[in-house]
Amino acid sequence: MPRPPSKSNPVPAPAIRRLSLYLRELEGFPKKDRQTVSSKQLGKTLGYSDAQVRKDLAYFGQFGHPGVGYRVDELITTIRRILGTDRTWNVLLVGAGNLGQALLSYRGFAKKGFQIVAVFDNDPAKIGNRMGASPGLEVLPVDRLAEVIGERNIQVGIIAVPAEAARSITDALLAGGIQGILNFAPASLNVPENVPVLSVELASPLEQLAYHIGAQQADPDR
Amino acid sequence: MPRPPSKSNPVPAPAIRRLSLYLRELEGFPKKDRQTVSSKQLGKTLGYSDAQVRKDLAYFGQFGHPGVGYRVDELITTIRRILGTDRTWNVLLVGAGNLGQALLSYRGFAKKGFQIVAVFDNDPAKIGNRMGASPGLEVLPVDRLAEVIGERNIQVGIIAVPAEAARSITDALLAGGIQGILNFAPASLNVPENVPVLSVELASPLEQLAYHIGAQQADPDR
DNA sequence: GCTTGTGAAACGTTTCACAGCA
DNA sequence: TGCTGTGAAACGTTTCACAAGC
Repeated sequence: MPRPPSKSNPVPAPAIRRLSLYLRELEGFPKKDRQTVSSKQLGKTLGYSDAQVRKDLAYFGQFGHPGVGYRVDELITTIRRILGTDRTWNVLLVGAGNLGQALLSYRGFAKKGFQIVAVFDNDPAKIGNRMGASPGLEVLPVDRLAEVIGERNIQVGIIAVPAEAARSITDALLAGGIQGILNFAPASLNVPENVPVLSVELASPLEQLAYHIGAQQADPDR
Repeated sequence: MPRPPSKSNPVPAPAIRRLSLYLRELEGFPKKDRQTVSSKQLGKTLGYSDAQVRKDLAYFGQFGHPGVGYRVDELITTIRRILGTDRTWNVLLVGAGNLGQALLSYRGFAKKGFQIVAVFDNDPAKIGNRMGASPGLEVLPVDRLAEVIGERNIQVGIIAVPAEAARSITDALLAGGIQGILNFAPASLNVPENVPVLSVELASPLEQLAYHIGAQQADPDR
């Protein structure tokens, strides 16, 4: 390993994002089909160069085998350990609307070790209902957020509420000692810098597409 | 304007992503409250420097007013024109599952000018049903994709199907002459380079969070 | 032969700093 | 004074190219 990653020597954020993709790719390989994979093969369908793949992995140590490549099982285990998905995370969801329901029933989270163990909303008509695959989770009032974070040992909060409500929910999550936030509300959140936040803007990628399609037509040479 | 953006002189992708955020921020200002905004004010809540904001905007011309700042209305209009959201886009949705339903009822798309005008699925139990706010849209079989793209003048396709189905859906979209794709399936799509694709991995941001939380605890100095 | 890991070079993006204007 | 627009410098990321190992 070169120098261990640290504050003064951080791993580039794009590299960490790519690790997720490498993992997805590796997990998609048929079990016995491929014992090893080269950096070139791994990057190919994702559109990355072999050098890019090797650099990304080398930030975390040397686990390739010259002349052979990377052993698939080994690499899967290693990337999971790096990302922290070799354990189970307890997650809560705030917002039991359409998006919240979709996230609750999304299989991809559990597959990666993220278990949604509590759901909150501030709509009296929803509180008390059960949601998700049976037995389901009882929708709790948002004023119980802080309390339940401690009780159920929750590390991560997902915000799926309208923009107006996002700030106050964030404060409640922080008060409860949440360790990280995934935000689907179109709003900027104010958090101390030791609490990581990732914001996903659903409309933004469509705007990016519109830009690229427009540029396409204005300048087909592009 | 410095040099007009073009293939040989492209605007950095991060700059275009930030335009969406500037727009969101500007649209959030109370109408009469602020007539102008400075680069510093605009960047502040988003966590960007004043220089960053000015550079991003200057890629597209000079519409600031020295000593004053940017006129809010003017800037909103300009950014919309740059992104291409000063018009209406016709969008189709493939996949009428949980995620598809959530996307269909998401208000943020229409607010930005993206109208979902057709929904497709391959599940016979869903085909023929109506979905979304009344009168709703009839769920159509995927083999009618190409045909409907032409009939309803659709520019953009949203893929919200399982990974296994994403490739063949993509081929059908391309065959119908789609101009851009927003992909929610955890799969890499193969498209010609003149068709922009944006992939949103729902599970990936959680993995990024897990990484940052883990690093936090291993190295609190970080 | 093929493939990794890695310094060095190339490239891209952000920040700096200041001239010019209101 | 306050602010923009912009070259130039600083910084970060990706690609190159090759020594070393299978």
